[in-house]
Amino acid sequence: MTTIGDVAKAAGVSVATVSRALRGVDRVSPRTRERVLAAATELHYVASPAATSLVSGRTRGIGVITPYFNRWFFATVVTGIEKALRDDGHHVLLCDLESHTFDTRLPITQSMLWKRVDGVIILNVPPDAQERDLLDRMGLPVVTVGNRQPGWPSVRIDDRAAMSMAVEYVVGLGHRDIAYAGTVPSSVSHLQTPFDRRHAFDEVLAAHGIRNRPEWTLRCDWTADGAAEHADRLFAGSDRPTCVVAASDEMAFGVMSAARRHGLDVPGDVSVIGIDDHVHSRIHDLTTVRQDVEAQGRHAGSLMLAALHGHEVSSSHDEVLGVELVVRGSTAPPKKQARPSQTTGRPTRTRTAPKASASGAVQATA
Amino acid sequence: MTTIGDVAKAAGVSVATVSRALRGVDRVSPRTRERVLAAATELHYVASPAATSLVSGRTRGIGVITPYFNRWFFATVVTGIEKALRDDGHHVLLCDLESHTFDTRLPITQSMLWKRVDGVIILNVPPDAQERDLLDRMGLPVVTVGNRQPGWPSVRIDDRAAMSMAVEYVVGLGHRDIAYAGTVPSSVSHLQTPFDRRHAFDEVLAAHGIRNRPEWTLRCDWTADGAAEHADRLFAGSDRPTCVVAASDEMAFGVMSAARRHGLDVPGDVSVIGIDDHVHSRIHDLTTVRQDVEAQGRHAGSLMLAALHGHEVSSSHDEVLGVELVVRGSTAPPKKQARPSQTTGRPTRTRTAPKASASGAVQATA
DNA sequence: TTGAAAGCGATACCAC
DNA sequence: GTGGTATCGCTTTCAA
Repeated sequence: MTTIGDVAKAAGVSVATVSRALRGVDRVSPRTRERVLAAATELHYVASPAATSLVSGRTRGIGVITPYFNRWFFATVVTGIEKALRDDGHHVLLCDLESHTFDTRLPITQSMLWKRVDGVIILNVPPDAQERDLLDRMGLPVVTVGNRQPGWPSVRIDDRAAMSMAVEYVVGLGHRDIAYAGTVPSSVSHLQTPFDRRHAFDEVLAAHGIRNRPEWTLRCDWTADGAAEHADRLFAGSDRPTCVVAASDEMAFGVMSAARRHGLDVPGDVSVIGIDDHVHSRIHDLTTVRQDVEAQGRHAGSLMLAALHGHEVSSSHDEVLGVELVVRGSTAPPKKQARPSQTTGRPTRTRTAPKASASGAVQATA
Repeated sequence: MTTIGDVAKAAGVSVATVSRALRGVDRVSPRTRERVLAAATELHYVASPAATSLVSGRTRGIGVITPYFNRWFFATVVTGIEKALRDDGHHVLLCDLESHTFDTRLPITQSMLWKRVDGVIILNVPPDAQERDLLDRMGLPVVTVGNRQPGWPSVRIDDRAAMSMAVEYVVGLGHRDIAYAGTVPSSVSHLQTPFDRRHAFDEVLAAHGIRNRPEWTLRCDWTADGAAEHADRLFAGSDRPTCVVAASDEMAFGVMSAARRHGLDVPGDVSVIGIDDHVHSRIHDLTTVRQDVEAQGRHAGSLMLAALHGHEVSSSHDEVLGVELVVRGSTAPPKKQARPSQTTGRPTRTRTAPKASASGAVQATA
């Protein structure tokens, strides 16, 4: 383990000079710098992060808190975050909340994060009061992805707009008997995405005077398997919808699978639409509302870096990325009693919603 | 930021005593300890990792190097690693190699890892000479997952056995016209999993005297989309296989999708089998060879912790987890010229291969 | 432009 | 059982 002292000795200068020369900043004569650089390279010198951190107070680490990071959405966000951070020499400390209740969560994040990171990025999960308190006490910059939290900047899509886009599309195709997959999990309250998407679904149905049948709500857990199971029961009955709107593509996959198992043709007998544009959506030929997940991660990372570099990031900064409808083969007008409204046949291949937004205000994309 | 000094002052003792009391070890009178604990709690004291690390030389961080973190397999392994580490107060530093060539890889891992972690877990990607050199110089314990590297302990499945199991099964069903999805990517040589699986495929075919047709090898990139694309071309021709063996479930999904697009029934017209038991395999009703991916992560994490705690971990330690055949609906005997050999009809629901293994030797599961 | 020295916050050795 | 203090490796005044 070569230290700064070794380099100083080898270059015939003081440790102070080595420190200055290596960090580029500060005035050091070119000749000296060169000698120091050569010695450092020669000795494979890399400054000890612990020592640097001790004196500077910065760790170059960013904590990323996620529920389930082995789910495609979260893993992809993390990928984006990591890319953005790495270019600036920062790295990601992973903190997976999977299977941890709110009770056991606090000590974990506390010991994990305390003085270990320069900032925290929180994906989708809303912190409780104690956690907010902890984060505030640490005085760390926080960025949230996927949901809006008062006091912290955020990066996300407009979930209501996304869902509206999906529902409007199938309604436009003539569907009136529409089921919904993906309720708000009761265990974790205040999860905005499930709530907002459901809300938008209800609203669009109401706006069109379409009956919203509670027995057609698949109260599943946002997994493909869960959705398949619930859709299985739905399709087993004789009273079936002509269309299922899934709050996520993974659930849509499950629904399509169940439909197939019941001998139902998609989209002949039942249309299916999702939200996400999951990496597998193309092979499923699933019509969906695309969001750029990795971009959300990248933006969150950049935002964090900006805050770290002292660029003031408003706590009301709310970056809303655009979404677009991607029409594939899983949707079609309903077979019987088709009464197409505004949209006839298939629209153009994709419809784009306004992208990105300014700071400080949600950009409506509905 | 309350320091150990603040706690000492509050408790009316010296910093040395606080340090001892808080870490439990060492002799401290119960009364004193109590006072210190109270003061620490009161002040929300948590020891600075940087300072601790500086003197102890340990960071409680483990670097995890992965290609493509947003792929299900790798994210799931990392989940397992994280769980194992967290219980011991360690955390994961993520290093995603996606889209980085060997050229740009070295500096990344160097700056990322140097003195920042107590150990490194490498998933599937073989380090090049320079990286090995770096790792050796750092003197860090290393554990590999998914492939065997000389000098480092590993956790993995027996890829050849897994593939053999898959191929033997479809051959047993009577298939003789068998295609293969998933070649060795030319850009990253020495990737054992692709190589081993392919090798086993060839071997089983040869052992049964089955013709191995090069034009039926889908040279795809281990993604569902890639496999779908290649399978598309395969199914477009008139000379079609009765079965496709995919080296991963995700590729199998792509193949099934392509088959469906060509109006081919699975398994009526073509059987498909994969390896992994991906989280979506159930909804695809895919027959596959299951591996416990998260367990591999957990075992790797435990192995690392053992090494960190000074329990000697042999560098020849090679932990091979068992796999099992999971028969679902994507496989059936070929329609025409079916000449079933040893296996008739469907076997029991699953066939289990011997699980786990002792240290120091590969356990054959073929 | 360069060097000496004072911390940063904890641990551990050595007295008491 | 408890308290000083040297020490870890680096950054950063302050002088020279």
